[in-house]
Amino acid sequence: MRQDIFCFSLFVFKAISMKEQLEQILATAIADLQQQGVLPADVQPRILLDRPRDKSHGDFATNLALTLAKPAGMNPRALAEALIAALPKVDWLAQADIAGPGFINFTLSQQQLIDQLEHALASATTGIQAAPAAKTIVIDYSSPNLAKEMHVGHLRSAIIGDAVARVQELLGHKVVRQNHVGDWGTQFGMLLAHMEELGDAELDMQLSNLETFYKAAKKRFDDSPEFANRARELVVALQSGEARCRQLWQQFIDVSLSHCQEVYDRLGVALTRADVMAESAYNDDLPQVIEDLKAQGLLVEDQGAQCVFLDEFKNKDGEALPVIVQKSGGGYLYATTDLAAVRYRQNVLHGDHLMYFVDQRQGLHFQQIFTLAKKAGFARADLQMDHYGFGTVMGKDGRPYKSRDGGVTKLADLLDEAEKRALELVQQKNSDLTAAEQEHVAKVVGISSVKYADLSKNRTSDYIFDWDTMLSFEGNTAPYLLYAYTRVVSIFNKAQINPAEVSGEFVLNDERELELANLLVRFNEVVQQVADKAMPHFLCGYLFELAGKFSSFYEACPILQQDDQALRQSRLKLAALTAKTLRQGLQLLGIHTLEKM
RNA sequence: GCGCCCGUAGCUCAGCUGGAUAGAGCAACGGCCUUCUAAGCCGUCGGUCGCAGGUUCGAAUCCUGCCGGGUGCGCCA
Repeated sequence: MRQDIFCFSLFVFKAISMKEQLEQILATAIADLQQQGVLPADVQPRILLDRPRDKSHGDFATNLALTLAKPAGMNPRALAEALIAALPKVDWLAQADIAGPGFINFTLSQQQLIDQLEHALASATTGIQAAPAAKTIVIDYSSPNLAKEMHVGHLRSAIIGDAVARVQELLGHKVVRQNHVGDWGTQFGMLLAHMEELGDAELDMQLSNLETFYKAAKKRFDDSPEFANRARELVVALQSGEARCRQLWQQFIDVSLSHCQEVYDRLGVALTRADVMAESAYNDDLPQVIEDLKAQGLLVEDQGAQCVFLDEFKNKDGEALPVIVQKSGGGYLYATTDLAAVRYRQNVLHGDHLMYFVDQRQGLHFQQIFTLAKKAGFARADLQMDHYGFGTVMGKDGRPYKSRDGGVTKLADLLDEAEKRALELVQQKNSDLTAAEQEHVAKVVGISSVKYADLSKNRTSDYIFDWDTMLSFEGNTAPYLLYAYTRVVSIFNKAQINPAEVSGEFVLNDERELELANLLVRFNEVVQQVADKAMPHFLCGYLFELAGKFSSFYEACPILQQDDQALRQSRLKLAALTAKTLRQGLQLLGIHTLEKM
């Protein structure tokens, strides 16, 4: 029973983060000062807590007194003093000091730090708090064009979207993945015409490489007017649902999707066939989209095309920019499909938040879609829709990444090369791994290097794809983190200890222990930030710092060699939590850890 | 022309809603393996934060104008 009560109180205590608790007592202090008339009653200050870079400034800092000094008509330092005096007494706060022009620096008690560590160690989520209210989040990511094989340009959406999806799930949200693949449009006529011309055996062979298949079809299209005509006929036949044509199309789509699936599986991207919601799936709803826009009085015919003019977006002459939803020939467009998709995601999938991980260059398109969807009533006023753009993958020359021959690099080939390069590195290290182990390590290192290189950069900026940098064991890279992880687990392997069963109390005296401990308890905060901004690179930066802090600790603080048993157990617990945090963090990024390297 | 993004150390990048001396990694140089994986650790060197104004107690961060780069803008997706 005692144990139960303890657990319950611990749970309640930890239900909100230290930062939130600190915010609460600051709010109390402000209210108190307002009641006393020290602060004007009408100010509603935003309480901002910083993690100071310099640890001499405590665990948290606030500039509250500086921002309130003017409305209060007080000197900032005097106000800081009043705020500190008004703070409710809590046992987890060791110190509150005034610093500089009027910052307040908070130092938490060590017991509080230890409680947090114990909590993370015992927690299934390594201390990550669930969101206060679970939402249904529809995440659109990867979404390649099925006409061609996936290439470098498809990397970012798949990798970043997948990481964010994992984070949202861990926070307790219901995540619905949507792979909005392009399986419709004029280019399919050309592909079908080429399929028609080939015998079954040859067809199977050629479809094994969609890149060359596409090129061959394109060449026929450009060279032969008869072929081009046939291709156009087939587009019409496809759209009218002609059986033979649909069958060929379906065959092509199936092959292309299985190519995608192979890439997802190799990349460790959690997408399956069940997440595919192709553009063609919305076909039947497209006429209805047009009808509904017309009924709303939003539709305008312009030069034969059906458009919606949105005042929110202007052209060079200050006129409203159109969103074309139906071509003059009657065909539908990307925008039409996306409008249908918004409806589907809201009404059928019951999404509360629609997230789109799509190239930055489509920013305007999505702004228009979101605005129009609300205006047309396709989306509830409170439906949250966000486009999370990202930059381009560049080569070392600073231009969009190309293969040696100047063409686009197939993703499958890129991953082959990553594994090949990683294998060379692993072999160079002449470790005592068996050949099979080396190969496994190379696969994990190769793939995770590519993923991590992408995830560790700011989502919105372009980044340079450079094999040497991403496969380096130094710096903020996957190999460095994977290596750091194996060093931690090797301690437990060597001593034959289960990291989940280390007993004893934390004893934190060494500077390195304290730094590691203080960083470990920040994991939750970082993961929340990743979810908030859809920026996985925050987590990468954190894990890199954690691996670095652990290495420093590891060099300076003997663990298994430690004679003092209490200290040995404490250090083992720090190592266990480090391993757990690294594993959990990498798992959120979609990266597998290795036990040996 | 208009919209969006970007310009931080020689290179690759951080810098969260303005905050306390601008941070890493690589490269360069110098240390540390009879002790838990040296694929590591410790240290040194290196920046007029594109330029110029403005707001502020305080600006890499916010505002304006330039310069330079990218990207988008009515029937592609």
